[in-house]
Amino acid sequence: MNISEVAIKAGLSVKTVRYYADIALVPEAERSAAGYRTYDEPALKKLIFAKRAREFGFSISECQELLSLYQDEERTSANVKVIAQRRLEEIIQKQKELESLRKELALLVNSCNGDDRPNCPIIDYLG
Amino acid sequence: MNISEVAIKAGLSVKTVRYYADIALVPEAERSAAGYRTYDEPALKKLIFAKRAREFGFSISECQELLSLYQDEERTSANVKVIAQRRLEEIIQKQKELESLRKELALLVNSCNGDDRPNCPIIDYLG
DNA sequence: CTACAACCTCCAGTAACAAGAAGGTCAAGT
DNA sequence: ACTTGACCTTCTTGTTACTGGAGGTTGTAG
Repeated sequence: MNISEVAIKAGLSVKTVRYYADIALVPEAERSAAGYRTYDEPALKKLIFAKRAREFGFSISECQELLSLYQDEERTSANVKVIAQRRLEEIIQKQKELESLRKELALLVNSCNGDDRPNCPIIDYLG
Repeated sequence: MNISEVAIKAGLSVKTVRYYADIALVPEAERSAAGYRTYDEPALKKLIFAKRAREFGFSISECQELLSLYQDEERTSANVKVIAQRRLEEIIQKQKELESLRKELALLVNSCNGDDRPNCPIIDYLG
């Protein structure tokens, strides 16, 4: 597979695929005689893995950890769980923040007339 | 007021106060003979306004819009409401995303033994 | 008079890419 | 043979909203 094919299959852009090798998130691809990157199934799988992990919001360095656990036959599920648990708690924390923001902003928005007069509880609240 | 005093009162860092003037989010402060920034109450109020708006997650450019509406006696509450409504919908959208992530990740975490064996549903899912 | 804190400016770096330019090579179809 | 499009490298710049550091000046307390 060439880079554009693997990019499509992994759901990444060509730029991102190159970038992930540059920062050593995934190993450098093999090269054809002409210097083209060539990918096999295991290389594709690592890209897909990285993509999915990123979608969960894991940082690049967490993805690195997860990828090395993925490839480590001697890994323990405890190690994996710690990372995932940490991310889960971040998500929950973020949800709490957003929920309190949403409530507050919704109150303001609902109490604003949205007409052509200058009087506005949103501005009043912020000022 | 010098910069550190205004920064404390606004709940911002000194760096951030300078930054907000650099990017023209707030007007440049007056200067003392020695070149020190000096702040009066209206300047402080603008910084506080910016701080609160940022806490709601408004971008810098949205804060700019809001600040100019804040200072505009001829504003209409409709203009303000549009911006706030847009932000509210972003928050709700983000909440949906996080909730589906949370559900998915929670399932995986809960089904992971977290022991010393390599078998792991989290890794399986990502790979 | 001498510390030392607080101020100043300017430059660099962060996360995770995206975009584009310059300058070139390679593969496939007509 | 020629054109088109995909690929290559390296470099630079931009994004968001700051934060940190270097190196230099000023204000104040003892």
